[in-house]
Amino acid sequence: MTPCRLSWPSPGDFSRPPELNQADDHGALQRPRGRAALAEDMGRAGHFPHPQRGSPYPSGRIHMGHVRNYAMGDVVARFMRARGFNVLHPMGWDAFGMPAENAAIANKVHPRQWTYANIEAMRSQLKSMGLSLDWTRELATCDPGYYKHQQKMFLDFLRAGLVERKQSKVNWDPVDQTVLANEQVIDGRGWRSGAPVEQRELTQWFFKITAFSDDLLAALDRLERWPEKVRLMQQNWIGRSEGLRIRFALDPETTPSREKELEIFTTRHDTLFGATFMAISPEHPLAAAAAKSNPALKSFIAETRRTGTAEALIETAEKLGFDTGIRAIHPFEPARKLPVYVANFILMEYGTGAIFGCPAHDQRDLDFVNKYRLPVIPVVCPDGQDPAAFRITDTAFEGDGFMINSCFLDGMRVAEAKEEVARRLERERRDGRPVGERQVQYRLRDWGISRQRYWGCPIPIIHCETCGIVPVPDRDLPVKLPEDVDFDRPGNPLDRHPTWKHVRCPSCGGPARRETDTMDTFVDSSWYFARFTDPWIETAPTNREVVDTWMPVDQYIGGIEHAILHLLYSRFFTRAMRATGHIGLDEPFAGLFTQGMVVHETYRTADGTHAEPAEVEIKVEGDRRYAVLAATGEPVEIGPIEKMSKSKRNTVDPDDIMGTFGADTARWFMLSDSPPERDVIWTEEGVQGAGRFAQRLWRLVNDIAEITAAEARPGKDRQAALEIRRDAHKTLDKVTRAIEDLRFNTAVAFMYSQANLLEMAVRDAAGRGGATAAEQAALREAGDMLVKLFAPMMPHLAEECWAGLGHTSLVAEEPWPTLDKTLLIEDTVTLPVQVNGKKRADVTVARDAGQPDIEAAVLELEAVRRALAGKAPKKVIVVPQRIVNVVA
RNA sequence: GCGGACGUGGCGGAACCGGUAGACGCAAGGGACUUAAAAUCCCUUGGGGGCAACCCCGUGCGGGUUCAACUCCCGCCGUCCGCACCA
Repeated sequence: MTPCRLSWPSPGDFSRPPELNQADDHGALQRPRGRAALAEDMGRAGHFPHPQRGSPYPSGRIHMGHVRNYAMGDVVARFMRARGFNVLHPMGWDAFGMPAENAAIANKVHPRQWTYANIEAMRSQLKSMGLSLDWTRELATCDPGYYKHQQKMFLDFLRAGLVERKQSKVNWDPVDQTVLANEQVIDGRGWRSGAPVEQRELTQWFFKITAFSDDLLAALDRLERWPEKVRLMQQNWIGRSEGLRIRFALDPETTPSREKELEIFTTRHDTLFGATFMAISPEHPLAAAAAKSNPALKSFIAETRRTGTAEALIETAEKLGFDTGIRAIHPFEPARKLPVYVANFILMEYGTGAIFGCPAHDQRDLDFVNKYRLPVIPVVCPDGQDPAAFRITDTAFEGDGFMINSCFLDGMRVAEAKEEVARRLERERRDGRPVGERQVQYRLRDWGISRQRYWGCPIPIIHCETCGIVPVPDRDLPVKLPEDVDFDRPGNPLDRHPTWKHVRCPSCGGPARRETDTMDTFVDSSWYFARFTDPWIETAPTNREVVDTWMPVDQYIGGIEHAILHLLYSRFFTRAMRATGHIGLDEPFAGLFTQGMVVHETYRTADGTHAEPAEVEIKVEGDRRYAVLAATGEPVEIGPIEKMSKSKRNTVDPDDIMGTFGADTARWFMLSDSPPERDVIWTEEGVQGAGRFAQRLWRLVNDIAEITAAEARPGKDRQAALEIRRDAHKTLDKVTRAIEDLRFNTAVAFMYSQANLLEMAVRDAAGRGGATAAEQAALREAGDMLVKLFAPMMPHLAEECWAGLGHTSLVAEEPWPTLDKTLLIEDTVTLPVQVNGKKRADVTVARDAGQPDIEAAVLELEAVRRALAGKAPKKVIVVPQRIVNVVA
């Protein structure tokens, strides 16, 4: 492909910049390499930057969040390429999911049609950004050519024991007769029907992510290029805790039929003597047994199912309990009988679904106890407190201390008491088993992947009445989604399809039916990075030689909202792929960066509706800033700055922005204003400023081209030329390090400064009647360098500038400039001088001046003498190359 | 509720490992150019005091450590994100 170059304006006309971004397929800007390059790629050092939305959901239009994400990824890609790395920079589509089905229901459009139309639209939008992507690797997860491999891996995982079926809860809409996602449950009701949601148990497919709990946790320490906060969030999510399982005997007189004991899990066995009640989950078998003869309890349990399945809702709901009448016997004090409650905040998924409650040392237990008027026994006394006077009323004491009211534990520290309780209960046996057993418990639950929806990857399983669960043979993959489906009725179209699910059993040939659940779309996005390394191979999910060469992804860039689920699932999936021979490593992402969102002001009209930024005109009068509707002049209230969203109507359309300002300006602004990990506020003024700077660069480059092409002014003074070179190399050094650390906003600031300096240098030389030969050489070097520095961020403008400086190559293919370190070293150094920690003066000394020389020079300073008022300083602290502090 | 972050001028932010707080940009004000406007260029711009030199205060709030704190420690307040079927 030949580079498409835009015309340089006629000589002398430098008032207008070139029309930017007309050429979408700048040859070297977008880098298709294709399958033929696979062998070549493997022989070279690889760098694999990957936008986390490297497979965005094809919603129809890109939004500014995409622009920011891809701009960052592209800077890294271009920067690394310039530094000699072979870069894999792919793009694809995470194309399954609910919005396609919603569109199908709302607009009678087939999900496939809707999705592919969106992909077309978004691809062309992305291309106008000038991203250096390898489009030959493009993939869509809804393509049978992709999900075929996913089905294969599902079966491999099944054979490896990493898949299982078990019961789990879903949100059930009793009117629509359908399963709802958490986001479809609003205030406990189905979003479409408005009917109160119920929890329902379904048998579903799970990936056994808990098989890797320990490793997923331990390996976090080795992910050195991940943000600490993400590692911490994952650590807490996995939630390893060491505790004790304790079997409480139940008082037979209070207990239904065969139930003899209640097993609980605790991490606070030191507080066992402080236990005043037991609590079990509404789904606990004991709760069900007790409810059989207790209608009130039965309806209480039914009521708890109304909350839906979202943990945030369960946890924030009012804490409710119901006394079952059952009494548990305290393991150390058989005379003490503890009431067993069913409580709506005990999760069956964690531990044994049962706890003992120690209100004095757990806030939630205390709140519960205060509500149901149960006793509180403090058993841990804070250090320095008088145990006799220590009372707990509204605030539980959760810290360390010494044991009280605890029989043989009294006086011990918390840790000692835990150990003693564990030791005693381990020794004590009942029915041939120890009463207490130490256990490592994880909060992490297995990954339920079943979805009762059409637009997802079919789970390749056949249910046979005689053979049971039969995997679809590899030769029959992919199990394709049927095309002829209707969305007229709620529920899963696969389930009610007239023919699709009826098949012969591959094992016995008898009548059987297909699994109608499809996979969670998180599965699709848990391995696309691996597929990108060889998306052409048809016989296997990955080409081992290729995938092991490229992986892991060097730099993954995405939003913090993915900190846990997507990233943890991908880490699991990679391990599972390794266990089944599809990849040779555990960790998919060596470097992770979490970017902030793009936010914007909101505008509210008098009638309470939101107005779009494009409809609003901002006016400024002195200090007062206000908004009106552009069409009518009607005043508009400027609301809070919020994440761009359709509902708040505070979005700006990347197409509009790029059409008005050009892609380079949009990219530059996205990178310039805020640190990349923080939210960036989209403002019209900000993007205009970025546009002005693009124009300034253009003029500057033209001025440099002009002054260096003119005849050199005779002269021997090399100082000016040296200064130009020093500034250029200092900037190179700073920008390089900033981009290495992904501090794009500071890289931008350094380039602004350098442009200021270069403009001044050009003007100074012009004022002297032209540049000397030495200055011309220095300006040429500095000009080339500046263009190379901003090229990763504004690729189109950079190509034009590069050509304008007389080069015939493409700057996108040029190496990064080489730093001359000798230019960074100055002969003298200026140190700030403080008196008692406050800056009073500067002192300039030789770079290698010794401490006594610096001290002497500092004490001579007028400001220092004034501050000391004739007295001798107490101390003079000299931090070499940094600062001097005089302590008066 | 649990977990995680963030808080610096009028605004976005900078400050490497505890060492000059406010780089750079935006906005605003003043000036130059222009018949005029736009564009461009120059100057000013944290608050207070002073003719000036210069001084005092200042990084959400309250304490602490240090020669020195935006940075470290303790306690608050506020905002945002995640919570397993949104992607």
